[in-house]
Amino acid sequence: MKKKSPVRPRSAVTVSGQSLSPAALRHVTMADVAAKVGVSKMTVSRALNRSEGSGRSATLALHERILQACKEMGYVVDQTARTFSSKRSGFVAALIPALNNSNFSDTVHGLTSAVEASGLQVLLGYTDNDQHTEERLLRAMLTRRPEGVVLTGGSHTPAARNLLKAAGVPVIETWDLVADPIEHTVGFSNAEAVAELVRHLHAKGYRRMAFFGGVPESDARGADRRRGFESAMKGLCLDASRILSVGRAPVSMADGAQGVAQVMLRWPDVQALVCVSDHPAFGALMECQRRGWAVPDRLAIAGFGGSEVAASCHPQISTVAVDCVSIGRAAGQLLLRAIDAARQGQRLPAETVLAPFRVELRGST
Amino acid sequence: MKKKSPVRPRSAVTVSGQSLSPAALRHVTMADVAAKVGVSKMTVSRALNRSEGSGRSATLALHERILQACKEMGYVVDQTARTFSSKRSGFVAALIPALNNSNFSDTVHGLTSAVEASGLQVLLGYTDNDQHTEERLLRAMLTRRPEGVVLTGGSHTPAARNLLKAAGVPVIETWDLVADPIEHTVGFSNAEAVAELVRHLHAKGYRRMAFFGGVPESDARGADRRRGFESAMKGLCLDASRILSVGRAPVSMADGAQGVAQVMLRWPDVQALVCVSDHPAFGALMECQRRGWAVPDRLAIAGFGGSEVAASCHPQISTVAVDCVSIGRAAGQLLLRAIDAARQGQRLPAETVLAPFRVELRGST
DNA sequence: TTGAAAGCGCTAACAG
DNA sequence: CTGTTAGCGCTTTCAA
Repeated sequence: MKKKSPVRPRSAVTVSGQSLSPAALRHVTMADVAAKVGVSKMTVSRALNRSEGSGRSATLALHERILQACKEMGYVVDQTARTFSSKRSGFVAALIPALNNSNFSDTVHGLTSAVEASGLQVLLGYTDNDQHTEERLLRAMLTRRPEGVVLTGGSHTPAARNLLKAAGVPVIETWDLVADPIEHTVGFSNAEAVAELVRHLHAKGYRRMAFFGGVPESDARGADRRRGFESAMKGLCLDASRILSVGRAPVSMADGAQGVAQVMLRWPDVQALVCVSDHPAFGALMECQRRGWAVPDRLAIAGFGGSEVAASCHPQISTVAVDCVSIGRAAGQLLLRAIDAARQGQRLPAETVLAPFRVELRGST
Repeated sequence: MKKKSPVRPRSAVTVSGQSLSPAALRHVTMADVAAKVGVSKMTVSRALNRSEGSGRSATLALHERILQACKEMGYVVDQTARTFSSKRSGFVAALIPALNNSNFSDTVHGLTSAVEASGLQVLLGYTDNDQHTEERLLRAMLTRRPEGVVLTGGSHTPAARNLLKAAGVPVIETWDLVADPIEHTVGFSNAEAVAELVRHLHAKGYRRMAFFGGVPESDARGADRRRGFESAMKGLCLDASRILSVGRAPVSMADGAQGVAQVMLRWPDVQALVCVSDHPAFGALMECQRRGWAVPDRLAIAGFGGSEVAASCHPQISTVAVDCVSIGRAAGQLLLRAIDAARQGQRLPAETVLAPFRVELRGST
């Protein structure tokens, strides 16, 4: 039976007094702190993990000394070791289509703010609107054993669904009301939102309307919105066939500029153009200004998302405002409850949280 | 001396055939795979980590069988355990001011694309333009033992600098040419870029120019740009005092709209407005359209960043185009070399990589 | 090329 | 409240 010495041997390669390898240099460990203070590792561990109000003043003083020593020695807990030992990674994995889309990054903000108080870190990935990239990322993230997963939308490869099932952690799909959810959902009906927008436009007198978006195969959410356009138009006994699909998601401002030109060419009498999101709506608006088509008199334009640019441009663009941050926050709160349940060996029944949206009619219509 | 049985006992709590705790359910481990194939854990480990071209066909066949078994059993390596054992987290920490700023998220794209081939994952955090948030995040991220750190800009708390020093991993500051860099730098002189823009405007005949940005204390990068404006104006023997600072970074479109109104009020004869970034420049442009101030005839407007909106609006906004993606890519490549050196116990001498920028004069000037 | 043993830094579980 | 013991799942090291 061998005995470990309380202090690990240090073995940094040293040449003429200079450490060759600061990167490989051992970090200060809990054992070092324990040795210095003259207690066991466990006492240090407890001092670090102790929540606020505690009992005896002698204990408090000791914990104070320990924390002081940690600071002096530059000790930083090794979350890897902690994870390994406790089976809690402290990670929440989140996947969004793109970083530079403020809708989704706002959702990440909401998610982060909701979970950080519980000491959870968000491990973020972006899929570039591609299911296979999503699957690849998911595979990579799951090796980090996240305690929960937040996805955007409901379109995933079968393999991705299997991975999630096998991971056995709570899963939340956001932004869409998924038909066949993996587990929990926080979102709204994109179809219904566009339908409501169309009905508002109808009430304002618009009749000949067109829809512009990306090709449906590349963008499930955009396809939902398009369906909403179609069903609302049909419901109003209007021509629902004026639909132009160009390019892959995310549909850009430049796409919108091109799109409006094509729409006007194909359907010269169109009165209103509903765009799949604010970016192409803005591009369309600018193209109209370039060509001297008065907005909204010659053509009305509407977008989706409630982005900054839609509110800042002139005229302001009518849109469907979505509270992106609250989607993330709601997902975070739901996830916290699910993780809490999981830690106690329970499983939270699947929930669906409805996120609000609001049609905002502005100068462009 | 005790012997471990090769197969761990499973201990999921089970009630009437239903696992109560799928989240707590043990994952398939390497030992399980090894037992199934009838080899040792090490052989499985080697099969998983083996790079392409290998020797004997018998070995290759065995490795094939092992990989097959992994797939069948749904085995996923536990990166936590791997990190713990190998001292390589496979993480690169990256901190940017905000997610929803396409400049910085593009840089993250570049960084990710550069490092992912080496199996490194980017652990991303956003600081909300706040040094203390940065320090807090850094502290949290360092518990994950990243193999390298990429920061935005050169303004950090002293404590943050100490943390980085103590971490002993390569550090890269991006976007700015930092005066006193922590280690490596990938960026450009924001001051020089704005100065060049000003000189271009001067060549076009503009003389009475103003600068609009956030308050300098909240935004080191903006302050650099402002300095560039001042020095260029002085160099051209022009009045460099027309500077309006409003609000904290990030300066918004709405700030720009307000700003241009104030500028026109204070200096009614101003000919050109240089904005700290494209967002306020766009807001200013729209405000001018709202008020009927012709751009560029009554007032010319320029931005900074080369964003999509500056190129899509009408008139297009003159700007300083920055190749944000290549900043990230260059940082990633540099980091790979530094990490490689660190793994071999070496330390890469501090490097500075200059990122290119280009003044783009467009319709707004 | 393969296997056996040891241990990374921490926390769970139990004993004092 | 504190300490001791025993791993977590993998890779490193060394021996076969």
